[in-house]
Amino acid sequence: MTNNDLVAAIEGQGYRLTAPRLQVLESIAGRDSNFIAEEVCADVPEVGRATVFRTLKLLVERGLLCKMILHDGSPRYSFPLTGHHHHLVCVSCGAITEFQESEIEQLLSQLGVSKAGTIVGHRIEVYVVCPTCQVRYGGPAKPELPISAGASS
Amino acid sequence: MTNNDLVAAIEGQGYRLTAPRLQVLESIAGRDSNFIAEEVCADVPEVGRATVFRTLKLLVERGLLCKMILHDGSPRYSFPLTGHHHHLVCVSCGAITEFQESEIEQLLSQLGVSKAGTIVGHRIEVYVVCPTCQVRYGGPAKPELPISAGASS
DNA sequence: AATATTATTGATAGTTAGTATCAATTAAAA
DNA sequence: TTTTAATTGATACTAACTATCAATAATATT
Repeated sequence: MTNNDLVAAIEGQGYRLTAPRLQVLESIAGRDSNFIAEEVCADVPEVGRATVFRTLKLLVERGLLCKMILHDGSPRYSFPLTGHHHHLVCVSCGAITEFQESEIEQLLSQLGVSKAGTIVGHRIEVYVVCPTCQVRYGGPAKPELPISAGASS
Repeated sequence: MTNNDLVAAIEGQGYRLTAPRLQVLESIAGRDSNFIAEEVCADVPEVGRATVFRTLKLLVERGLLCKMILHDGSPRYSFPLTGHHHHLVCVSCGAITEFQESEIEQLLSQLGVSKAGTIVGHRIEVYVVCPTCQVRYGGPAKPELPISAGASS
């Protein structure tokens, strides 16, 4: 994700390309995926905290940035490489991989039609131990508790 | 979910069935799904805040309670009606429906095998406008922004 | 260009949903 | 009845924001 892409997403949409916004864009452009808002705040201390959060939110709404939720519930920002997608997040090292599964989308659409009303969004995150971490710890991961066991989403 | 079920989940697992825990269990038993921890804290003020959170966490880990994440990121607790399942949450009234889609699980398993390592968990939430709310607002919902547009999970 | 309008900012304080610490207190085991 | 181990709760702290609102800056209108 280049700075230009980010700038383009804000310009000409009724939004103003202000100096503080530019500073936030410059701070996040070229960043690795998996960053947190706090890092951006620290990187541009001259920009108000609220503005940093507001700008990140704006980018998420515009589809220029995505906000994932890790297994412990904490948020991470990443740049979408592809269009609509979901995330595979390594619970050990945090590495993020994207995936797309049109079949899943189709299944969900059917679900909406059949009983639940109109689907307005969804969230799918898959938590993994990535190949690198498997090697590091010698063999497949065995979490103490089955993370999606019994119930829960 | 009855109190007895909750008690059974704690007893005989190496956990102690203490008075504070029982108070929390009594407070949540019979509650509607979609409650928040703060409500439980308010309901049993004589139990320490930390203990309330610890007990809820314990129940979630034991599969007796599930913790969902609404579209705005805020958490809600609900009782699982079935085994492993996912949630349909109405973004208008908060009503929760469960669904099970073994096909989705299968697709995710394949994904893990193919490239991402070992899947240790996943989170799937589907946000809808339920039939009741559709009627209330006259016609199918049209969110201002497509909630899962372009990118993001 | 001058003025009016509207968007944006940032300092501050507040909120939500927790977690860390740790001495005091149980409950269960020996 | 000790001993051991689990649990508690008061307190303080953290993370990730959001609300408020006067001041400022950008854009539109005349």
